[in-house]
Formats: sequence, C-alpha cells, structure tokens
Amino acid sequence: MGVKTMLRAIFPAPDHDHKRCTSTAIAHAEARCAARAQRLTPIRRHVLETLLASHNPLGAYEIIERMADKKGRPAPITVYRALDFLRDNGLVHRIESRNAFVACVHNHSGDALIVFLICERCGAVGESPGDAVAQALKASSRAAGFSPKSPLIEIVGICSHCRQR
Amino acid sequence: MGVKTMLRAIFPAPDHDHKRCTSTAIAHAEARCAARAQRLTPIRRHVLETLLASHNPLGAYEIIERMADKKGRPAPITVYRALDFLRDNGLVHRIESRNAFVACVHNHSGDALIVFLICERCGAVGESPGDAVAQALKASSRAAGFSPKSPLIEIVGICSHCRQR
DNA sequence: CGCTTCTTGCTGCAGTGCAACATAAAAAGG
DNA sequence: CCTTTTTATGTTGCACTGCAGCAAGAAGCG
Repeated sequence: MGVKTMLRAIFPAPDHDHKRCTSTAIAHAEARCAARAQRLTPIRRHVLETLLASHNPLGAYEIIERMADKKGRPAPITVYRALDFLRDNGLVHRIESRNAFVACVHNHSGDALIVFLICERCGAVGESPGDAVAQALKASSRAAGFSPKSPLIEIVGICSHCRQR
Repeated sequence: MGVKTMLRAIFPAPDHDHKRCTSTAIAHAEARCAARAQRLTPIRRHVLETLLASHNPLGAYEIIERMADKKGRPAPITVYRALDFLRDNGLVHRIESRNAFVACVHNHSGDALIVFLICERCGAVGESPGDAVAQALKASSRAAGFSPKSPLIEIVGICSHCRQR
C-alpha cells in the first residue's frame, strides 16, 4: 500500500469517489442496525446522509439547515435524537472541541481508541490509527491509578491537503 | 518518590493541604503575570481562586454562582473575559468535553502535551505526564501528513480514589 | 384487535458564549 | 501634572447548544 493510498484512507482526498464512499457507509449502517435490531428510520438515515455528504463536522443547527426543504425543517430535538441514536450505534462521532458531529467511515472494533485529526484550516476530520497512542495512554493512566474509558481523542492541526497549498 | 506521592501529584487527594496548594498556585500566577507584564486584577484573581477552591472543573455559570455575594454577581461576560485571560496565560484549562474550566496546578513548559484524566464519577481532573503519548501521537500524525498543534487531550474514566471505594 | 414499545412532533427552557457599545481605570508620554 | 492611549470592566442583548416533558403516531407482538 503506497503512501498516497494511506493518506486517502485517513483524510478523504478532495477528489475521492464520494458517491461510492457514501453508499458504502449507508450500507454499513443498514447492516449494523439490522444486526442490532435497531431501526434506521428515514429521519435517522437522512441525518446520516447529511453528515456523509459533508465529510466535515457539522453543528446540529447546520445539519438542520441542510435538511431543510420546501416542507420546512426538522426541529432541533428531532436532529439531536437522531444523532443520539447514530452515536449509540457507532455511526457518528461527536467532536467535543467543536460541538459538532461527523459520520464515521470506518468499522471500529468495539473499544479501539480513535484519534481524530482536526484541520484548523479546512475543518476536515481524519481518523488516525491509534494503537501506539492507546498503549502509551494506558501506561500513563495506570501510573495514575486511573481506568480510562472513552477511546476518543482530538488533535487540532493542519492537514496534508491544506499544507500543500 | 513513592507511589502515593506520585498519585497525589496527579489527582489531588481529598485530604491534601488545600490552603497551601492554593496559595502556591496564586503565587505562581502572580509571578507569571509579572514576568509577562500582564495584570492579575482582582476579578481575574477571584475567578482563579474560585477554580482553585474547587479543584474540579466548573462551568462558567457555576463560577458565577460561587462568586456571588451580597453585592450581586458578576455578569457572564465578565467571567468569560477573566477566563480568557487566565487561559491565555496558561493558568486555567478548558475541559472541552464538559464545557468547564479548571485551574492549572502545574508549571507547564511551553508546548508540552497535557493529558487530562477526568473521573466520570467524582468529576475530578488529574493531569498526567504525557511524554510517551506525545511521541506516539506525533508519529501517528506524521503518518497522516498532519501537523498537530493543540497539546491537550482528555480521557474519561474512573480515578483511583473513586475506585478504592 | 388490543397492548406495548418505539419514534416523532411540539412547546418551552436552561446553559453556553460572545458581540457591540459605553464607561472607568491604569499606563505612557510630554 | 495633565493629556493621550491603552486596558479593563459594566451593560445590554442575542445567537447557539442541548434537552426535558408531554402528546400523538407508527411498528411489533400475542
């Protein structure tokens, strides 16, 4: 696997096959919900699609904006409830440092640590493999008698695409 | 340095000499502001003292509550401005995942990575040495062509004091 | 069909955070 | 010492975030 391919896997390149990556993610969401006997209702699917269409984190009210059509817009609580559902099922992550949400494009195995790399220039969010970081964190935590739980950390910086400009 | 001492350095024990740790922190704040030609005004000092008195992260409006007296309470913006000042000078950290603020009890050297260990039971926040984690993160980021900036990560879990109960 | 459970719609509100402008206080300069 | 400039605080107001609580509708099940 070349470097370029690897980068693509982490930060979605601007020119990637977006239609395909979206449909893959939706299919994955359907499969996961079916396996868990959860219902991916039209609203929930619509919220997920909205996030997938952006590839960048969106605030709740930004999602509402983008979901609006002639028939009006969903109420905030409606979107929040859909987001709760999607998060519970590992299909969406919340970016704490931005009060925003992003669709998950990977199959996370249970409790693996996730490292979000957030570009402060373009706002893109990449997910980095965090095994080594997880090890270091675990060791560091244990030294403090601490039992970590949340496998999710956020790092702000500049992404490869923005730096090359 | 024994383990117990080390733990104390990370999670303040419930029975530690709080008066002393507070006055030390205030003295440090004064020194740092003096060195930077910044003014630790009464309001800013009061906000810092409020945070120090808690040792746990406080929301902005919780700070306002605790600062209230017969003469009324500070306006939100007043507290936010003081918090901005204290953060700019490295005396206070913002806990993103909680929309809360905590007084910093260490002398952070410039750009060292800070790991916050947040106890989900008692809400206490400890700071863990993050050198190993920082190394792993740097390596992981570089693999993605990413230049990290914010040296601050938050881990939720159970602290040693709560687990022992 | 009737019951339970899940989902959505609706109203309302509490917490967060700051913009914009006015005023006071402190530092700098002559 | 007084003026000018900078810095800090006060005041009003508002936009955004997130959810509680209740009512109504839809889906699954015996």
